[in-house]
Amino acid sequence: MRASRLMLVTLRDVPAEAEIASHQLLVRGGFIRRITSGIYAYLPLMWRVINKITAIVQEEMDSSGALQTLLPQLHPAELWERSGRWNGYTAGEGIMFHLKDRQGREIGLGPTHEEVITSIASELLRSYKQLPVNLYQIQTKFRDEIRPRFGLMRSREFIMKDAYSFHANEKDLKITYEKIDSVYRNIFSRCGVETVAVDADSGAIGGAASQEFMVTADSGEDLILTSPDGVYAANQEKAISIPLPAKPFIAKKTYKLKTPGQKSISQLCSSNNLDPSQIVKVILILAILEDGKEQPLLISIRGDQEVNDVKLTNILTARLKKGVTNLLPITKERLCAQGLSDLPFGFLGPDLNNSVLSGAKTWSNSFIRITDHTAADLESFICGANTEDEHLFGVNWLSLGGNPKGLDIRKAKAGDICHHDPSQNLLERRGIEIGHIFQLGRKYSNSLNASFTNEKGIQEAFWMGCYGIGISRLAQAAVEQNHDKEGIIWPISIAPFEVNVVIANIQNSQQRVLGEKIYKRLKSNGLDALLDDRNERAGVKFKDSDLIGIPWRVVVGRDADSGQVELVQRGRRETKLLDHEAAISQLLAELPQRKPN
RNA sequence: CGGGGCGUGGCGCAGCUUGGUAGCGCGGGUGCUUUGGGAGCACUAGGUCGCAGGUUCGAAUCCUGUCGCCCCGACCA
Repeated sequence: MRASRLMLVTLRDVPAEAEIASHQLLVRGGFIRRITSGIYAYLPLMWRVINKITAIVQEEMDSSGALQTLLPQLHPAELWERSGRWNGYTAGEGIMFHLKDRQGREIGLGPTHEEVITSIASELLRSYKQLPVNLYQIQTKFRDEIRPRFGLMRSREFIMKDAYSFHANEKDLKITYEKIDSVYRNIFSRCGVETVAVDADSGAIGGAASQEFMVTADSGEDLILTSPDGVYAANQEKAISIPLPAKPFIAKKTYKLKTPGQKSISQLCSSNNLDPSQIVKVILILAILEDGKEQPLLISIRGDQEVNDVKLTNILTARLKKGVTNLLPITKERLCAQGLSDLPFGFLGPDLNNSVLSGAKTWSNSFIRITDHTAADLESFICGANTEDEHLFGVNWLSLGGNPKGLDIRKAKAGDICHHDPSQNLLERRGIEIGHIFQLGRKYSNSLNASFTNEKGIQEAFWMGCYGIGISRLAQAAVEQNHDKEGIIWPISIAPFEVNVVIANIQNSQQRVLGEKIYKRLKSNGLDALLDDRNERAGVKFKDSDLIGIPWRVVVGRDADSGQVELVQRGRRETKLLDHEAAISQLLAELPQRKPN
């Protein structure tokens, strides 16, 4: 490809819309353009990158025995109603774009494809003899994100590889799950990104085991916790740990103290010389359940800890046997709207009486009380007295009405003690989720009635797995992990071009002739070469080359008359002057060769 | 959804407080010079100041509404 024909438009200024380095560089380098919030055009350079990633993914998936397919993007509501996800995905903060066709039928734009694939599988797969099957596709997904951001990182339209496997039993599912785990490691390492595999919550998709693949980067949206030895790694939503011990609070008896205006843990601590771990804080939350019920929760947790709402949601779902749509803070305004009187927020205790809820218009009249281990394990502590400006000191659970059962609803955090080795403390890192694998089990096959006939002639629901990779997100994550002040440094395997042959001065015929010759030789040997034949000053071409991040550069310049060129490696910023034949041989030796193009 | 900010040539921004008929840098075009790290000079094209109302002799500027975009947050009261 010739740069003069590439529609290469690079920007000198940082576009105002872009916050993080990878987003800025992709826009400046002419890789992407925003069309509207969270929706981007992939320009020709970007499309080359996407295609290279896609090719790697296809090769690896194909060699694992998976079958490529292409599923529709328009999904009938009926299918999603059968799986029970239509309401959750469309109502309220629902993430699915949806519309009505001219007959008034409801249609959703696919955010994920479990429903469609399961319905197809149930029609085509009838016998255990056909199993296992793993189907995958690479195509655009639509999600109406609450807040799209960071370019392709969280966009509303994005390219994803998703795979769904079908099995006759759980053991077979685990085999494929493990296989895909290693396929993913190959894919990410071939794409030149460093990833960490972490235990994850299975979230809205549902199911049992699940693992996320994170590209480590400071700008990542996810917090991951790892042990120093690397044995343990988990998303914060899922991470478990042993909290640091509480500082004992010793008091001969319980007493009430005036604590005027000390509404927060930190105010209470500084005014009374306390440690946050000596306090039980009480948080009131309103859980909105999938059937529309509104259930107030009273959460007790140690003052130095925070509530993990994913863990909380999971516990509630298990206890109530129904999904939780949303968790909202209980505020003065919400109490008021229920016709209830205000509560002494900041001074609440775990024994807050249910009577404060009586007469609520739509809420349930009693709290579900959930106590974290950290609070339940305290022998003697401080908590609110349920009266404005008063706290109780030296209380114990017995005097508050009995020992609660401790549950794990806390966020693990850096510094906590590792379960597998108490001598190690958890570390915090940020990550960008680019892959997620799940053992779905029979959730969808049951709800969608997808079954096969087993060896005994009995109908049985499929065991399913699903496996995703954010292709467009991966492309940007690679930039986030591989760049410097000058621009992008693409990993060679996914770079839009492998080599950029820069003719320093296009007016100089010797340079021009030599540049063309090198370019043709590289191309005929199967290398992916770009020829910068633009009538620009050399500096412009060098800057652009650095910005768009082509890993190798051959500069045909002032030594062209003696047949010498410079060979530059973008990442290392290494330059050496050598004969052009030597440069060509070195490139051919360094780069994997494909068929000539 | 809550809070904050911003919409002015293709891009980045100033002007708005204190109303008087729109400007800077980059980019584009032409010419001359230059030619190895985003060149210099000259000329030039390009904007109903997001949109709709209102106030005023007069609105980018003030008021109202509306649309769009960006950032932070969306359990620790």
